[in-house]
Amino acid sequence: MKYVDLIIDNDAERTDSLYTYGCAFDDVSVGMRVFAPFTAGNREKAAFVAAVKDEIGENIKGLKYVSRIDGEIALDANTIDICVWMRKRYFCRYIEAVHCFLPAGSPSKRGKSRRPEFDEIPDDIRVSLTDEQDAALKRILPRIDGGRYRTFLIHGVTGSGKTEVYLRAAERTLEKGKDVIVLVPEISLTPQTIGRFVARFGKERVAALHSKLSAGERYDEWRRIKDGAAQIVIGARSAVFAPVGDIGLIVVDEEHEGSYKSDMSPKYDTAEVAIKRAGQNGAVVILGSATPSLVSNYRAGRRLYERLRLKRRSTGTPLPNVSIVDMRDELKNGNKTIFSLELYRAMDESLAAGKQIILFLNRRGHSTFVSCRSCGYVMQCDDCGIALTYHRAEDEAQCHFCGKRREIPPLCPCCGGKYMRFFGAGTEKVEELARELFPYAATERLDLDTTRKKGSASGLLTRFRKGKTRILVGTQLVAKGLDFSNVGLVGIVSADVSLNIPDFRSAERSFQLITQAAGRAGRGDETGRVIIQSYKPEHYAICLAAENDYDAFYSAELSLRKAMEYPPFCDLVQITVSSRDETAATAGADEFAELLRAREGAASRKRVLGPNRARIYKSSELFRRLIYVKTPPSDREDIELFLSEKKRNFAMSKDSKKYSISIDVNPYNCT
DNA sequence: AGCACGCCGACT
DNA sequence: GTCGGCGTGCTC
Repeated sequence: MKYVDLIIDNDAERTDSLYTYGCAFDDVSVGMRVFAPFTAGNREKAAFVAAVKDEIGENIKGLKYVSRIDGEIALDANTIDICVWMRKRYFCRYIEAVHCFLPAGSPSKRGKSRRPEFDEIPDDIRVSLTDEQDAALKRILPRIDGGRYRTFLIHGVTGSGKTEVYLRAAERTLEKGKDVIVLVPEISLTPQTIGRFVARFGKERVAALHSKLSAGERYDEWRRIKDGAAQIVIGARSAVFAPVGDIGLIVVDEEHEGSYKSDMSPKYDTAEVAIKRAGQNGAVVILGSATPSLVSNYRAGRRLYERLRLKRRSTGTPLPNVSIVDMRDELKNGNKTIFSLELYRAMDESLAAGKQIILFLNRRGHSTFVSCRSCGYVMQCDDCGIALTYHRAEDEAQCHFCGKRREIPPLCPCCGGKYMRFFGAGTEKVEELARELFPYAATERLDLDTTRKKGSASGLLTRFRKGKTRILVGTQLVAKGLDFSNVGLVGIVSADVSLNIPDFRSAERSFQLITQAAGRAGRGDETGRVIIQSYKPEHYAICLAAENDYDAFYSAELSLRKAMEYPPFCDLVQITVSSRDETAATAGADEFAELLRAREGAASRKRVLGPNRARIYKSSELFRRLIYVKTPPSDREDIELFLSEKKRNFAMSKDSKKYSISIDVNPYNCT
């Protein structure tokens, strides 16, 4: 007779603990899925074995017995270790972590394979390596050969050929008989990266996991990985949990991207999970970016990662010429449009020279708010309390938080005036103006609104690649990873959008976005041009991005973070208290903050922030209050214990019926 | 989350 | 005298 500790597959906070059962099956092992009677009715529940023991010390009341072992689905001991770690680190339940490792879809009805479509696969161009690429690989390959864990941070300017380094590292890993996971921020926007992997390794060996797959397709891809048919997995953040047998390499491309932080439970950080998995397997992790996150760069500085730099573009083309336009001067000179004279002229010249143009504005829709000119009334979302964005395509106002739509009232609902007008520009307006000024140049728009449909992004990108589209207008989607050689000009219509968000990372994010957008220019053999429009041209994030001076930005931002005790000097733990009942949310948040202040004592003034209303206080009927705790590394273990205990007490208490509490460690959005 | 136990209203 | 309402409490 064996005894097992089980994680019951039950979706409830209150059953989030290990249950000890007797087990008559001697071949039971950690990670297996079993079935066992649970609750008074002894209903069969699926469960996962977290530990196997030969004896149990104390008497366990009403010990029950595992009824059978599942032959189909099983995890392994390493995976269970990660689940236990995730529960502690991200304050999730055991079972939520376990589900990350399991396929979401259902088994195929038609037997082993529905393959997702790949876009056109390019020819495999095996270019010779630059000296910098070669030097980087000389550091990476011995680690792969030796099967010893290490994390590398490749800091390579846009166009420096990071992908070729990934490909060579992957090739070596496969030669060693090990598997590769390649993570990309959003798979539908990185068809070129995927295309290059498929081109080099063949589509039979590559499995693609992403959000646009149907449940069945996802399951089939999962199965192909599990059974060893595919040895390379490419996917968005959840692919870090892919069921590869023997991981040798995990690549995290564009590692600074916010989409690597999950905002749903488990609220995991993809790179952290990757490093955990790699550590278990003696695998190599490569984090790559042209603008490494402050946290990663700091870790590299502390020798936790090994930094590799690629400072030159692999084509040899210099980085683009960048200029900043002070939009306050434009206004003074009587130009009220969203294009400065300099941008207009540059567009004209670019088109005349047969070049293509990318215009970047990180705000979709036509106008950012709808307002009455007589009384100042602004249309707001009834549920979220934020200004509604006008969308000309649908001629309606939309809430960008909850998605609710409203018609534009002909008369002001407040004063009855007839001058409801649209203010502030989004991508729709930029597109409109570009078409008006350059009617002969085909213009298209790439943002969430035009890419929502499956496959519409790839059509758009194909037209741009083939030169049918001359001007591409878009949100941050155009800033990310597009590699088109004929783009002569990138216009950053307003560099201030992301700077004005009240979040400690806004400067970092602005610097990254400007650098990434600028990097789309001049990737062919001619030097490109970038024009940055701003009302705050003296801001360090903007001028250092224009000068392409990452190191100067890094040290300026790092000293601010240090002074304010923000990451990377601490973990920022966000506690959200929410309820449909506003009073309950307030009371619950106050109570939780009080617990934290009592714990921190004198340090609480610096360390505990809030509770404050969330920036979007009311959303989908819920009122949300936020508390932040700045946790230095020395206090990490302690606060984990403290918070998990408080969270458990709360779950067991009656208060959990009145409001809910959720904890996010280092959330990407802190507003 | 389920599911059973438990103590009060309109039905055979 | 009994079916059933969903409040309360537990699950190895």
